[in-house]
Amino acid sequence: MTSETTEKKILDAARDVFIRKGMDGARMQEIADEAGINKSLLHYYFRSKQKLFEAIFQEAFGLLIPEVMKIFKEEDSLLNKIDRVVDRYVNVFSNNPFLPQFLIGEINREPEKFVKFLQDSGIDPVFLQNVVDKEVEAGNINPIKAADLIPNMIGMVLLPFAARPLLQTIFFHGDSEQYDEYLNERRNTVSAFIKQALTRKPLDSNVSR
Amino acid sequence: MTSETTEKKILDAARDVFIRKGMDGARMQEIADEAGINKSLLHYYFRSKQKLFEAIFQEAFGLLIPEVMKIFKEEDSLLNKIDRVVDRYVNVFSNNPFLPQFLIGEINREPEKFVKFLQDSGIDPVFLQNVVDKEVEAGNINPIKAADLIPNMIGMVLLPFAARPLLQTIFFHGDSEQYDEYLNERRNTVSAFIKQALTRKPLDSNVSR
DNA sequence: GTCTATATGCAGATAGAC
DNA sequence: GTCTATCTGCATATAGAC
Repeated sequence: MTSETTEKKILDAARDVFIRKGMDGARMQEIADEAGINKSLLHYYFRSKQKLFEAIFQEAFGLLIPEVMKIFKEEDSLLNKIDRVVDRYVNVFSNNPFLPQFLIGEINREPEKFVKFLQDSGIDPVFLQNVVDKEVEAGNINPIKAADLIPNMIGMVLLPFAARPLLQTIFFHGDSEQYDEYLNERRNTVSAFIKQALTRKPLDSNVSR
Repeated sequence: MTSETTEKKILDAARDVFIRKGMDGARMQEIADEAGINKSLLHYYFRSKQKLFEAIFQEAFGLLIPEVMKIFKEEDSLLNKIDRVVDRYVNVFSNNPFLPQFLIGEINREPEKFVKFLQDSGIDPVFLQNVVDKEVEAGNINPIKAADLIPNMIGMVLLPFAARPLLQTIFFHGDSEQYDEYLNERRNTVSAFIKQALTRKPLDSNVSR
């Protein structure tokens, strides 16, 4: 079917452009060019720029949110789960280097709309906290709220992707290959950092809670 | 001087609009409206949207980058310095809630231009690493690269601001006041998290390095 | 389904009166 | 310095031929 091929070409191009430039910065002309088709075909397949954008937006979030829940639901120790989520996020971001800035930008561009979209995504904070609490009760980790642990983890993984031009310049003289290596090593350094924070015996009162 | 007052009104309005919407999303009309003046006055004071934007952009980065270097240069233990940087960043982001998304978006929108801008900002990664290494040699903390420690710290502080619509919905049922409280407590939880990660006695080979 | 041509609206920028 | 009126170009979107 020619039509399916064209639709896929459009989605591929739209994904690339929207995620690099965001809704505001993206141009239908650029998407058409990258898809190798005419501009008006975009409107034939997707009524408007808005509709096309929403297709990409939903797809992008589908890459991330369900992933954490899925891994957290499996049978494994919390520290192993964290290892795997970190690894998974590094993979996704490595394959989609502009995804972090896109997500942060679009989450905030129309928060109301985004919140509605979240309702249907089946994330359960109570379940996440239970997973953490069980390990605390078993004496495996120090107490911590899921609302702290998970943002800590995601923040540490995400920032070097989101702030690449800054960090690559400051710490690596702009060397792109070195930076890729650094990003790859973050799988281990971030996991280790979290593990140390969670398993240190609390000798003083400064316990995170 | 009326002219100074007007210039200030423009800058205040431009700061607000640009930081909320970014260069692409901002409209000169909205800036003029918020400043309570006519659109063409914007062009009278600042030749173009681009020039006005650059004024805001430089100001915004001036809020952050020099701050870390300044604190790191003072005489204090590393763990105290980290406490103070975390506290300082929470303050800045609390007063400018859209700053994180703005910085991340604009860093990536024109990386080449941004890199040039960075050259003049006097950040010294060797110095930062030395500060860390001295504490390592003194036996106060475990070995870690500054290029890991600093992004970890900034990532953990920044994410709850940048992803507020997401996290507030998931973990706090959308309650804005609770979330403000949570953000405020991050001063302690993040500092404590870092401290535990850095000071845990390495019992196994999984040391971050 | 895919193209060319065109309509429509808006945003940045300028001209010129006051 | 500040305003109104206007120009110019561009981006989304549609009409209509093939």
